[in-house]
Amino acid sequence: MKQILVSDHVRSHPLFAGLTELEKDTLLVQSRLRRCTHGQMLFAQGEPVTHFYIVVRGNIQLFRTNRDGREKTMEVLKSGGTMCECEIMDSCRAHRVNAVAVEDSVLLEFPLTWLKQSARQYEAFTLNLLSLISQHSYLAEVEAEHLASMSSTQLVACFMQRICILYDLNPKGFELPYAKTLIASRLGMSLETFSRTLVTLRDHGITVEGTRVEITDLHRVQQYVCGFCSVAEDCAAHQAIGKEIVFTHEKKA
Amino acid sequence: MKQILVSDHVRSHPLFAGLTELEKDTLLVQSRLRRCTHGQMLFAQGEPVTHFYIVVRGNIQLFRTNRDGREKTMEVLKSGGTMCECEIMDSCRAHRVNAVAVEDSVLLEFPLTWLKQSARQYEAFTLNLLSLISQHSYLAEVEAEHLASMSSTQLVACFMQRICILYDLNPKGFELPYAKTLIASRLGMSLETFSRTLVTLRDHGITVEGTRVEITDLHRVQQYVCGFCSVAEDCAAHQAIGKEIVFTHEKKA
DNA sequence: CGACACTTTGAAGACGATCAACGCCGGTGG
DNA sequence: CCACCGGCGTTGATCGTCTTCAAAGTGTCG
Repeated sequence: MKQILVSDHVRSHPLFAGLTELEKDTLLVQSRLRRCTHGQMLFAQGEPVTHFYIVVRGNIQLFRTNRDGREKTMEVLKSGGTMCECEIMDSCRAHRVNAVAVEDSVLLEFPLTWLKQSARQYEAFTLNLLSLISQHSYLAEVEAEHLASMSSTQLVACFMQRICILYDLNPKGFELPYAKTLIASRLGMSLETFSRTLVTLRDHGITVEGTRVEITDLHRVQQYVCGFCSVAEDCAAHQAIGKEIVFTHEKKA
Repeated sequence: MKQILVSDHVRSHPLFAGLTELEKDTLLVQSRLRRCTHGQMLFAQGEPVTHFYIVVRGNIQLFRTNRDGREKTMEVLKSGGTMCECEIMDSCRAHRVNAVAVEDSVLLEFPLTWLKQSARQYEAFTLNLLSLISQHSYLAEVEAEHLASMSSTQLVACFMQRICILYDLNPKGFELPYAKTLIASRLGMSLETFSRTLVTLRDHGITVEGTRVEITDLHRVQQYVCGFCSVAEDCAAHQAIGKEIVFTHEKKA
Protein backbone atom coordinates (compact mmCIF):
# COMPACT_ATOMS: atom_id res chain seq x y z
CA MET A 1 0.00 0.00 0.00
CA LYS A 2 2.71 2.39 1.09
CA GLN A 3 4.85 1.03 -1.69
CA ILE A 4 2.18 1.81 -4.22
CA LEU A 5 1.78 5.35 -3.02
CA VAL A 6 5.46 5.96 -3.33
CA SER A 7 5.44 4.55 -6.83
CA ASP A 8 2.64 6.82 -7.85
CA HIS A 9 4.56 9.81 -6.65
CA VAL A 10 7.70 8.76 -8.39
CA ARG A 11 5.88 7.94 -11.60
CA SER A 12 4.89 11.54 -11.98
CA HIS A 13 8.45 12.72 -11.50
CA PRO A 14 9.58 14.97 -14.36
CA LEU A 15 12.39 12.54 -15.07
CA PHE A 16 9.80 10.05 -16.33
CA ALA A 17 7.67 12.50 -18.25
CA GLY A 18 6.74 11.27 -21.70
CA LEU A 19 7.37 7.61 -20.92
CA THR A 20 4.66 4.99 -21.17
CA GLU A 21 3.46 3.31 -18.00
CA LEU A 22 5.05 0.13 -19.22
CA GLU A 23 8.39 1.81 -19.68
CA LYS A 24 8.13 3.31 -16.22
CA ASP A 25 7.51 -0.19 -14.85
CA THR A 26 10.63 -1.45 -16.51
CA LEU A 27 12.64 1.40 -15.12
CA LEU A 28 11.23 1.42 -11.62
CA VAL A 29 11.55 -2.28 -11.07
CA GLN A 30 15.29 -1.78 -10.84
CA SER A 31 14.96 0.55 -7.91
CA ARG A 32 15.16 -0.23 -4.25
CA LEU A 33 13.45 1.64 -1.45
CA ARG A 34 15.84 2.85 1.18
CA ARG A 35 14.99 4.31 4.53
CA CYS A 36 17.38 6.29 6.62
CA THR A 37 17.12 7.75 10.04
CA HIS A 38 17.88 11.22 11.25
CA GLY A 39 21.60 11.91 11.04
CA GLN A 40 22.38 8.84 8.99
CA MET A 41 25.10 9.20 6.38
CA LEU A 42 24.11 8.10 2.90
CA PHE A 43 27.54 8.44 1.42
CA ALA A 44 30.68 10.44 2.03
CA GLN A 45 33.00 12.53 -0.05
CA GLY A 46 35.59 10.33 -1.74
CA GLU A 47 33.57 7.13 -1.60
CA PRO A 48 32.84 5.45 -4.92
CA VAL A 49 29.65 6.49 -6.69
CA THR A 50 27.37 3.47 -6.80
CA HIS A 51 23.79 4.72 -7.08
CA PHE A 52 21.44 7.35 -8.32
CA TYR A 53 18.85 8.53 -5.81
CA ILE A 54 15.45 10.14 -5.79
CA VAL A 55 14.24 11.54 -2.50
CA VAL A 56 10.75 10.31 -1.67
CA ARG A 57 10.32 11.77 1.77
CA GLY A 58 12.40 13.85 4.16
CA ASN A 59 15.31 16.20 3.66
CA ILE A 60 18.82 15.28 2.64
CA GLN A 61 21.73 17.59 3.19
CA LEU A 62 24.57 17.63 0.68
CA PHE A 63 27.74 19.23 1.95
CA ARG A 64 31.47 19.44 1.46
CA THR A 65 34.24 19.48 3.99
CA ASN A 66 37.36 21.61 3.69
CA ARG A 67 40.84 20.73 4.77
CA ASP A 68 40.17 23.11 7.63
CA GLY A 69 37.22 21.05 8.68
CA ARG A 70 34.84 23.76 7.54
CA GLU A 71 31.59 22.58 6.08
CA LYS A 72 29.66 24.12 3.27
CA THR A 73 26.13 22.91 2.57
CA MET A 74 25.66 22.70 -1.14
CA GLU A 75 22.03 21.80 -1.18
CA VAL A 76 19.16 20.54 0.89
CA LEU A 77 17.08 18.11 -1.13
CA LYS A 78 13.40 17.58 -0.48
CA SER A 79 11.02 15.04 -1.88
CA GLY A 80 11.48 14.85 -5.61
CA GLY A 81 15.10 15.91 -5.41
CA THR A 82 17.71 13.83 -7.19
CA MET A 83 21.27 12.97 -6.29
CA CYS A 84 24.40 11.95 -8.16
CA GLU A 85 23.15 12.35 -11.72
CA CYS A 86 26.03 14.72 -12.39
CA GLU A 87 28.66 12.49 -10.86
CA ILE A 88 27.37 9.55 -12.86
CA MET A 89 27.03 11.29 -16.21
CA ASP A 90 30.36 12.94 -15.72
CA SER A 91 31.84 9.47 -15.14
CA CYS A 92 33.28 10.74 -11.92
CA ARG A 93 34.23 7.83 -9.69
CA ALA A 94 34.25 9.35 -6.26
CA HIS A 95 31.49 11.28 -4.53
CA ARG A 96 32.17 14.97 -4.44
CA VAL A 97 29.86 15.65 -1.52
CA ASN A 98 28.69 14.11 1.71
CA ALA A 99 25.03 13.21 2.01
CA VAL A 100 23.28 12.96 5.33
CA ALA A 101 19.63 12.64 6.28
CA VAL A 102 18.44 15.74 8.10
CA GLU A 103 15.47 13.81 9.38
CA ASP A 104 14.06 10.33 8.95
CA SER A 105 13.82 9.99 5.18
CA VAL A 106 12.93 7.65 2.37
CA LEU A 107 14.83 7.36 -0.87
CA LEU A 108 14.59 5.45 -4.07
CA GLU A 109 17.92 3.96 -5.02
CA PHE A 110 18.94 2.99 -8.57
CA PRO A 111 22.14 1.28 -9.65
CA LEU A 112 24.66 3.53 -11.33
CA THR A 113 24.36 1.73 -14.63
CA TRP A 114 20.59 2.16 -14.61
CA LEU A 115 20.98 5.87 -15.22
CA LYS A 116 23.44 5.54 -18.07
CA GLN A 117 21.50 2.78 -19.73
CA SER A 118 18.19 4.55 -19.42
CA ALA A 119 19.73 7.67 -20.87
CA ARG A 120 20.84 5.62 -23.83
CA GLN A 121 17.68 3.66 -24.23
CA TYR A 122 14.78 6.06 -23.83
CA GLU A 123 14.79 9.23 -25.82
CA ALA A 124 12.33 10.97 -23.52
CA PHE A 125 14.34 10.01 -20.49
CA THR A 126 17.46 11.41 -22.08
CA LEU A 127 15.88 14.77 -22.68
CA ASN A 128 14.36 14.84 -19.21
CA LEU A 129 17.75 14.12 -17.73
CA LEU A 130 19.39 16.78 -19.82
CA SER A 131 16.75 19.22 -18.77
CA LEU A 132 17.15 18.30 -15.13
CA ILE A 133 20.88 18.74 -15.16
CA SER A 134 20.58 21.96 -17.15
CA GLN A 135 18.20 23.42 -14.63
CA HIS A 136 20.44 22.35 -11.83
CA SER A 137 23.36 23.97 -13.53
CA TYR A 138 21.42 27.15 -14.07
CA LEU A 139 20.32 27.34 -10.47
CA ALA A 140 23.91 26.88 -9.36
CA GLU A 141 24.87 29.81 -11.55
CA VAL A 142 22.15 32.04 -10.23
CA GLU A 143 23.09 31.13 -6.71
CA ALA A 144 26.70 31.94 -7.28
CA GLU A 145 25.64 35.28 -8.60
CA HIS A 146 23.37 35.94 -5.66
CA LEU A 147 26.16 35.04 -3.31
CA ALA A 148 28.38 37.54 -4.99
CA SER A 149 25.95 40.40 -5.37
CA MET A 150 23.45 40.31 -2.54
CA SER A 151 23.83 41.15 1.13
CA SER A 152 23.15 38.52 3.78
CA THR A 153 19.78 40.02 4.50
CA GLN A 154 18.79 39.91 0.85
CA LEU A 155 19.95 36.33 0.58
CA VAL A 156 17.75 35.36 3.47
CA ALA A 157 14.76 37.26 2.08
CA CYS A 158 15.27 35.47 -1.23
CA PHE A 159 15.50 32.17 0.59
CA MET A 160 12.25 32.79 2.43
CA GLN A 161 10.44 33.40 -0.80
CA ARG A 162 11.78 30.29 -2.42
CA ILE A 163 11.18 28.04 0.55
CA CYS A 164 7.63 29.21 0.53
CA ILE A 165 7.07 28.16 -3.05
CA LEU A 166 9.22 25.05 -2.98
CA TYR A 167 7.51 23.58 0.06
CA ASP A 168 4.10 24.93 -0.82
CA LEU A 169 3.84 26.95 2.36
CA ASN A 170 1.43 29.75 3.06
CA PRO A 171 3.40 33.02 2.98
CA LYS A 172 1.03 34.43 5.58
CA GLY A 173 2.50 32.12 8.18
CA PHE A 174 4.65 29.00 8.04
CA GLU A 175 7.27 27.08 9.96
CA LEU A 176 10.84 26.82 8.74
CA PRO A 177 11.26 23.36 7.21
CA TYR A 178 14.60 22.77 8.91
CA ALA A 179 16.94 24.17 11.55
CA LYS A 180 18.34 27.66 11.32
CA THR A 181 21.85 26.32 11.61
CA LEU A 182 21.28 24.34 8.44
CA ILE A 183 19.73 27.27 6.62
CA ALA A 184 22.65 29.48 7.54
CA SER A 185 25.09 26.87 6.31
CA ARG A 186 23.06 26.49 3.14
CA LEU A 187 23.23 30.22 2.52
CA GLY A 188 26.94 30.30 3.23
CA MET A 189 26.80 32.55 6.24
CA SER A 190 27.47 32.11 9.93
CA LEU A 191 24.59 31.29 12.21
CA GLU A 192 25.13 34.58 14.02
CA THR A 193 24.82 36.62 10.86
CA PHE A 194 21.74 34.69 9.87
CA SER A 195 20.18 35.33 13.24
CA ARG A 196 20.87 39.04 12.93
CA THR A 197 19.35 39.29 9.47
CA LEU A 198 16.07 37.96 10.85
CA VAL A 199 15.73 41.07 12.98
CA THR A 200 16.54 43.34 10.05
CA LEU A 201 14.07 41.53 7.80
CA ARG A 202 11.18 43.03 9.71
CA ASP A 203 11.94 46.32 7.95
CA HIS A 204 11.64 44.60 4.60
CA GLY A 205 8.34 42.82 4.96
CA ILE A 206 9.21 39.54 6.68
CA THR A 207 8.58 38.83 10.35
CA VAL A 208 10.22 35.89 12.06
CA GLU A 209 9.46 34.66 15.56
CA GLY A 210 11.28 31.50 16.52
CA THR A 211 10.67 29.12 13.63
CA ARG A 212 7.49 30.89 12.58
CA VAL A 213 7.74 33.09 9.50
CA GLU A 214 5.25 35.56 8.11
CA ILE A 215 5.74 37.41 4.86
CA THR A 216 3.83 40.55 5.69
CA ASP A 217 4.56 42.56 2.58
CA LEU A 218 5.40 40.50 -0.46
CA HIS A 219 5.73 43.51 -2.69
CA ARG A 220 8.32 45.10 -0.44
CA VAL A 221 10.23 41.82 -0.19
CA GLN A 222 10.39 41.42 -3.92
CA GLN A 223 11.47 44.99 -4.41
CA TYR A 224 14.18 44.44 -1.86
CA VAL A 225 15.44 41.16 -3.26
CA CYS A 226 14.94 41.40 -6.97
CA GLY A 227 16.53 44.79 -7.35
CA PHE A 228 19.81 42.98 -6.95
CA CYS A 229 18.84 39.92 -8.87
CA SER A 230 19.93 40.24 -12.45
CA VAL A 231 17.63 37.58 -13.75
CA ALA A 232 14.25 39.17 -14.16
CA GLU A 233 12.26 35.97 -14.10
CA ASP A 234 14.49 34.48 -11.52
CA CYS A 235 11.90 33.86 -8.90
CA ALA A 236 9.54 32.69 -11.60
CA ALA A 237 12.13 30.16 -12.62
CA HIS A 238 12.45 28.97 -9.08
CA GLN A 239 8.71 28.66 -8.90
CA ALA A 240 8.42 26.64 -12.05
CA ILE A 241 11.13 24.29 -10.97
CA GLY A 242 9.68 23.98 -7.52
CA LYS A 243 6.31 23.03 -8.89
CA GLU A 244 7.69 20.52 -11.29
CA ILE A 245 9.76 18.74 -8.75
CA VAL A 246 7.25 18.67 -5.94
CA PHE A 247 5.30 15.48 -6.18
CA THR A 248 3.83 15.18 -2.76
CA HIS A 249 0.86 17.29 -3.75
CA GLU A 250 -0.38 18.91 -6.89
CA LYS A 251 -0.39 22.66 -7.09
CA LYS A 252 -3.09 24.67 -8.76
CA ALA A 253 -1.95 26.15 -12.07
CA MET B 1 41.62 25.90 -46.47
CA LYS B 2 40.92 27.83 -43.33
CA GLN B 3 37.49 26.24 -43.27
CA ILE B 4 39.02 22.82 -43.33
CA LEU B 5 41.33 23.57 -40.45
CA VAL B 6 38.45 24.80 -38.37
CA SER B 7 36.52 21.66 -39.17
CA ASP B 8 39.39 19.50 -38.07
CA HIS B 9 39.54 21.26 -34.77
CA VAL B 10 35.84 20.99 -34.22
CA ARG B 11 35.75 17.36 -35.23
CA SER B 12 37.94 16.47 -32.31
CA HIS B 13 35.69 18.32 -29.89
CA PRO B 14 34.59 16.08 -27.01
CA LEU B 15 31.01 16.69 -27.99
CA PHE B 16 31.57 14.58 -31.10
CA ALA B 17 33.58 11.85 -29.46
CA GLY B 18 32.47 8.40 -30.46
CA LEU B 19 30.74 9.50 -33.65
CA THR B 20 31.77 8.25 -37.06
CA GLU B 21 33.29 10.71 -39.49
CA LEU B 22 30.18 10.40 -41.57
CA GLU B 23 27.95 11.30 -38.67
CA LYS B 24 30.15 14.26 -37.92
CA ASP B 25 29.75 15.40 -41.49
CA THR B 26 26.01 15.26 -41.19
CA LEU B 27 26.10 17.22 -37.99
CA LEU B 28 28.64 19.82 -39.02
CA VAL B 29 27.02 20.61 -42.33
CA GLN B 30 24.27 22.35 -40.43
CA SER B 31 26.66 24.78 -38.83
CA ARG B 32 27.60 28.24 -39.98
CA LEU B 33 30.88 30.00 -39.35
CA ARG B 34 30.46 33.32 -37.67
CA ARG B 35 33.10 35.96 -37.14
CA CYS B 36 32.79 38.75 -34.68
CA THR B 37 34.97 41.66 -33.92
CA HIS B 38 36.27 42.94 -30.62
CA GLY B 39 33.43 44.27 -28.52
CA GLN B 40 30.69 42.87 -30.70
CA MET B 41 27.62 41.61 -28.92
CA LEU B 42 26.59 38.09 -29.85
CA PHE B 43 23.34 38.15 -27.98
CA ALA B 44 21.84 39.92 -24.99
CA GLN B 45 19.99 38.89 -21.89
CA GLY B 46 16.30 38.51 -22.62
CA GLU B 47 16.67 37.95 -26.35
CA PRO B 48 15.27 34.69 -27.69
CA VAL B 49 17.61 31.72 -27.78
CA THR B 50 18.19 30.80 -31.41
CA HIS B 51 21.51 29.02 -31.66
CA PHE B 52 24.05 26.81 -30.04
CA TYR B 53 27.66 27.95 -30.35
CA ILE B 54 31.12 26.50 -30.25
CA VAL B 55 33.99 28.93 -29.92
CA VAL B 56 36.65 28.31 -32.52
CA ARG B 57 38.98 31.20 -31.85
CA GLY B 58 39.09 34.14 -29.47
CA ASN B 59 37.49 34.76 -26.11
CA ILE B 60 33.83 35.33 -25.40
CA GLN B 61 32.64 36.96 -22.22
CA LEU B 62 29.35 35.84 -20.72
CA PHE B 63 27.91 38.25 -18.17
CA ARG B 64 24.75 39.33 -16.45
CA THR B 65 23.52 42.80 -15.66
CA ASN B 66 21.74 43.74 -12.46
CA ARG B 67 18.96 46.20 -12.05
CA ASP B 68 21.64 48.40 -10.53
CA GLY B 69 23.59 48.20 -13.71
CA ARG B 70 26.22 46.07 -12.03
CA GLU B 71 27.82 43.44 -14.18
CA LYS B 72 28.95 40.02 -13.16
CA THR B 73 31.03 37.99 -15.56
CA MET B 74 29.85 34.42 -15.42
CA GLU B 75 32.44 32.93 -17.68
CA VAL B 76 35.07 33.67 -20.26
CA LEU B 77 34.96 31.08 -23.00
CA LYS B 78 37.99 30.17 -25.03
CA SER B 79 38.32 28.03 -28.11
CA GLY B 80 36.40 24.83 -27.60
CA GLY B 81 33.98 26.46 -25.20
CA THR B 82 30.28 26.01 -25.81
CA MET B 83 27.36 28.36 -25.31
CA CYS B 84 23.65 27.96 -24.73
CA GLU B 85 23.42 24.21 -24.35
CA CYS B 86 21.79 24.69 -20.97
CA GLU B 87 19.29 27.25 -22.16
CA ILE B 88 18.35 25.02 -25.06
CA MET B 89 18.03 21.77 -23.17
CA ASP B 90 16.19 23.54 -20.41
CA SER B 91 13.76 24.82 -23.05
CA CYS B 92 14.37 28.29 -21.77
CA ARG B 93 13.24 30.83 -24.33
CA ALA B 94 15.24 33.88 -23.42
CA HIS B 95 18.97 34.25 -23.01
CA ARG B 96 19.98 34.46 -19.40
CA VAL B 97 23.32 36.12 -20.11
CA ASN B 98 24.90 38.64 -22.42
CA ALA B 99 27.63 37.42 -24.72
CA VAL B 100 30.27 39.73 -26.09
CA ALA B 101 33.49 39.09 -27.97
CA VAL B 102 36.47 40.13 -25.87
CA GLU B 103 38.60 40.14 -29.00
CA ASP B 104 38.12 39.30 -32.65
CA SER B 105 36.70 35.82 -32.53
CA VAL B 106 35.34 33.00 -34.63
CA LEU B 107 32.39 30.84 -33.69
CA LEU B 108 30.53 27.92 -35.08
CA GLU B 109 26.80 28.48 -34.98
CA PHE B 110 24.18 25.72 -34.96
CA PRO B 111 20.42 26.14 -35.08
CA LEU B 112 18.62 25.54 -31.81
CA THR B 113 16.82 22.49 -33.09
CA TRP B 114 20.09 20.95 -34.19
CA LEU B 115 21.10 20.40 -30.60
CA LYS B 116 17.84 18.84 -29.51
CA GLN B 117 17.61 16.63 -32.57
CA SER B 118 21.19 15.48 -32.33
CA ALA B 119 20.66 14.69 -28.67
CA ARG B 120 17.73 12.52 -29.68
CA GLN B 121 19.35 10.94 -32.64
CA TYR B 122 22.88 10.01 -31.66
CA GLU B 123 23.40 8.06 -28.51
CA ALA B 124 27.05 9.04 -28.25
CA PHE B 125 26.20 12.67 -28.74
CA THR B 126 23.62 12.48 -26.00
CA LEU B 127 26.08 11.13 -23.52
CA ASN B 128 28.72 13.64 -24.55
CA LEU B 129 26.24 16.43 -24.05
CA LEU B 130 25.18 15.09 -20.68
CA SER B 131 28.78 14.85 -19.66
CA LEU B 132 29.49 18.37 -20.87
CA ILE B 133 26.62 19.87 -18.96
CA SER B 134 27.41 17.81 -15.89
CA GLN B 135 30.97 19.04 -15.88
CA HIS B 136 29.79 22.56 -16.35
CA SER B 137 27.42 22.18 -13.47
CA TYR B 138 30.12 20.74 -11.29
CA LEU B 139 32.51 23.55 -12.07
CA ALA B 140 29.83 26.06 -11.17
CA GLU B 141 29.41 24.34 -7.85
CA VAL B 142 33.09 24.30 -7.09
CA GLU B 143 33.34 27.95 -8.04
CA ALA B 144 30.50 28.91 -5.78
CA GLU B 145 32.24 27.12 -2.99
CA HIS B 146 35.56 28.81 -3.72
CA LEU B 147 33.83 32.14 -3.75
CA ALA B 148 32.40 31.43 -0.34
CA SER B 149 35.44 29.97 1.33
CA MET B 150 38.56 31.49 -0.17
CA SER B 151 40.06 34.92 0.23
CA SER B 152 40.54 37.16 -2.78
CA THR B 153 44.22 36.35 -2.87
CA GLN B 154 43.54 32.65 -2.85
CA LEU B 155 40.98 33.03 -5.59
CA VAL B 156 43.50 34.80 -7.76
CA ALA B 157 46.19 32.23 -7.04
CA CYS B 158 43.74 29.51 -7.99
CA PHE B 159 42.86 31.38 -11.14
CA MET B 160 46.49 31.71 -12.14
CA GLN B 161 46.99 27.98 -11.85
CA ARG B 162 43.95 27.20 -13.91
CA ILE B 163 44.63 29.74 -16.60
CA CYS B 164 48.02 28.23 -16.95
CA ILE B 165 46.64 24.79 -17.63
CA LEU B 166 43.61 25.85 -19.60
CA TYR B 167 45.57 27.98 -22.03
CA ASP B 168 48.57 25.71 -22.03
CA LEU B 169 50.89 28.43 -20.77
CA ASN B 170 54.33 27.98 -19.31
CA PRO B 171 54.07 28.58 -15.56
CA LYS B 172 57.62 29.90 -15.59
CA GLY B 173 56.42 32.98 -17.46
CA PHE B 174 53.29 33.85 -19.39
CA GLU B 175 51.07 36.76 -20.34
CA LEU B 176 47.58 37.10 -18.98
CA PRO B 177 45.17 36.04 -21.72
CA TYR B 178 42.86 38.99 -21.16
CA ALA B 179 42.57 42.29 -19.32
CA LYS B 180 42.81 42.52 -15.56
CA THR B 181 39.49 44.30 -15.41
CA LEU B 182 37.88 41.26 -17.00
CA ILE B 183 39.67 38.83 -14.72
CA ALA B 184 38.57 40.77 -11.68
CA SER B 185 35.00 40.77 -12.89
CA ARG B 186 35.26 37.06 -13.61
CA LEU B 187 36.45 36.41 -10.09
CA GLY B 188 33.72 38.56 -8.63
CA MET B 189 35.98 41.14 -7.05
CA SER B 190 36.67 44.79 -7.68
CA LEU B 191 39.56 45.73 -9.91
CA GLU B 192 41.22 47.46 -6.98
CA THR B 193 41.11 44.38 -4.82
CA PHE B 194 42.45 42.29 -7.67
CA SER B 195 45.28 44.69 -8.20
CA ARG B 196 46.19 44.57 -4.54
CA THR B 197 46.18 40.76 -4.40
CA LEU B 198 48.84 40.71 -7.10
CA VAL B 199 51.27 42.41 -4.74
CA THR B 200 50.41 39.98 -1.95
CA LEU B 201 50.79 36.98 -4.24
CA ARG B 202 54.54 37.46 -4.33
CA ASP B 203 54.62 36.04 -0.80
CA HIS B 204 52.83 32.94 -2.00
CA GLY B 205 54.92 31.98 -4.99
CA ILE B 206 53.50 34.04 -7.85
CA THR B 207 55.13 37.15 -9.25
CA VAL B 208 53.19 39.51 -11.49
CA GLU B 209 54.66 42.43 -13.42
CA GLY B 210 52.17 44.19 -15.66
CA THR B 211 50.58 41.41 -17.65
CA ARG B 212 53.53 39.07 -17.15
CA VAL B 213 53.07 36.28 -14.65
CA GLU B 214 55.60 33.89 -13.23
CA ILE B 215 54.74 31.05 -10.91
CA THR B 216 57.95 30.90 -8.94
CA ASP B 217 57.00 28.28 -6.40
CA LEU B 218 54.24 25.95 -7.50
CA HIS B 219 54.38 23.93 -4.33
CA ARG B 220 53.79 26.98 -2.19
CA VAL B 221 50.96 28.12 -4.42
CA GLN B 222 49.21 24.80 -4.18
CA GLN B 223 49.63 24.64 -0.46
CA TYR B 224 48.17 28.10 -0.22
CA VAL B 225 45.20 27.47 -2.48
CA CYS B 226 44.27 23.87 -1.94
CA GLY B 227 44.21 24.07 1.82
CA PHE B 228 40.94 25.86 1.43
CA CYS B 229 39.69 23.82 -1.46
CA SER B 230 37.46 21.06 -0.22
CA VAL B 231 37.70 19.04 -3.39
CA ALA B 232 40.92 17.15 -3.21
CA GLU B 233 41.32 16.54 -6.91
CA ASP B 234 39.89 19.89 -7.73
CA CYS B 235 42.80 21.22 -9.69
CA ALA B 236 43.16 17.83 -11.30
CA ALA B 237 39.56 18.08 -12.40
CA HIS B 238 40.17 21.50 -13.85
CA GLN B 239 43.17 20.13 -15.64
CA ALA B 240 41.32 17.24 -17.15
CA ILE B 241 38.54 19.44 -18.35
CA GLY B 242 40.97 21.97 -19.68
CA LYS B 243 42.75 19.35 -21.69
CA GLU B 244 39.62 17.86 -23.07
CA ILE B 245 38.19 21.12 -24.22
CA VAL B 246 41.32 22.61 -25.68
CA PHE B 247 41.49 21.72 -29.31
CA THR B 248 43.92 24.23 -30.63
CA HIS B 249 46.85 22.04 -29.76
CA GLU B 250 47.39 18.62 -28.33
CA LYS B 251 48.92 18.32 -24.91
CA LYS B 252 51.39 15.67 -23.93
CA ALA B 253 49.86 13.13 -21.58
C1' DC C 1 50.90 66.15 -27.69
C1' DG C 2 46.64 65.01 -25.77
C1' DA C 3 42.78 61.84 -25.24
C1' DC C 4 41.40 57.76 -23.46
C1' DA C 5 41.39 53.15 -21.58
C1' DC C 6 43.48 50.59 -18.21
C1' DT C 7 45.80 50.06 -13.85
C1' DT C 8 47.74 51.26 -9.36
C1' DT C 9 47.64 53.28 -4.82
C1' DG C 10 45.68 55.57 -0.70
C1' DA C 11 42.10 56.40 2.79
C1' DA C 12 37.62 55.63 4.65
C1' DG C 13 33.84 52.83 5.61
C1' DA C 14 30.65 48.73 5.51
C1' DC C 15 29.87 44.19 6.17
C1' DG C 16 30.31 39.75 7.91
C1' DA C 17 33.14 36.34 10.71
C1' DT C 18 34.74 35.18 15.05
C1' DC C 19 34.91 34.82 19.96
C1' DA C 20 32.40 34.87 24.05
C1' DA C 21 28.53 34.93 27.08
C1' DC C 22 23.97 33.95 27.90
C1' DG C 23 19.08 32.20 27.38
C1' DC C 24 15.98 28.55 26.14
C1' DC C 25 14.41 23.94 25.85
C1' DG C 26 14.09 18.82 26.03
C1' DG C 27 16.00 14.77 27.88
C1' DT C 28 18.22 11.99 31.35
C1' DG C 29 19.36 10.40 35.67
C1' DG C 30 19.54 10.77 40.52
C1' DC D 1 10.68 16.46 41.21
C1' DC D 2 14.77 18.65 40.51
C1' DA D 3 19.56 19.21 38.74
C1' DC D 4 22.47 18.77 35.07
C1' DC D 5 23.62 18.56 30.36
C1' DG D 6 23.84 19.29 25.40
C1' DG D 7 21.95 21.21 21.32
C1' DC D 8 20.31 25.29 19.49
C1' DG D 9 19.70 30.19 19.01
C1' DT D 10 20.45 35.09 20.37
C1' DT D 11 23.17 39.11 21.41
C1' DG D 12 27.33 41.98 22.13
C1' DA D 13 32.11 43.45 21.00
C1' DT D 14 35.96 43.24 18.11
C1' DC D 15 38.57 42.56 14.07
C1' DG D 16 39.87 41.60 9.29
C1' DT D 17 38.63 41.82 4.59
C1' DC D 18 36.75 43.82 0.67
C1' DT D 19 34.30 47.72 -1.53
C1' DT D 20 34.10 52.34 -2.62
C1' DC D 21 35.63 56.88 -3.71
C1' DA D 22 39.30 59.61 -5.16
C1' DA D 23 43.56 60.69 -7.38
C1' DA D 24 47.36 59.79 -9.91
C1' DG D 25 50.28 56.79 -12.95
C1' DT D 26 51.01 54.12 -17.40
C1' DG D 27 50.37 52.94 -21.99
C1' DT D 28 48.68 53.36 -26.75
C1' DC D 29 46.93 55.62 -30.67
C1' DG D 30 45.34 59.32 -33.36
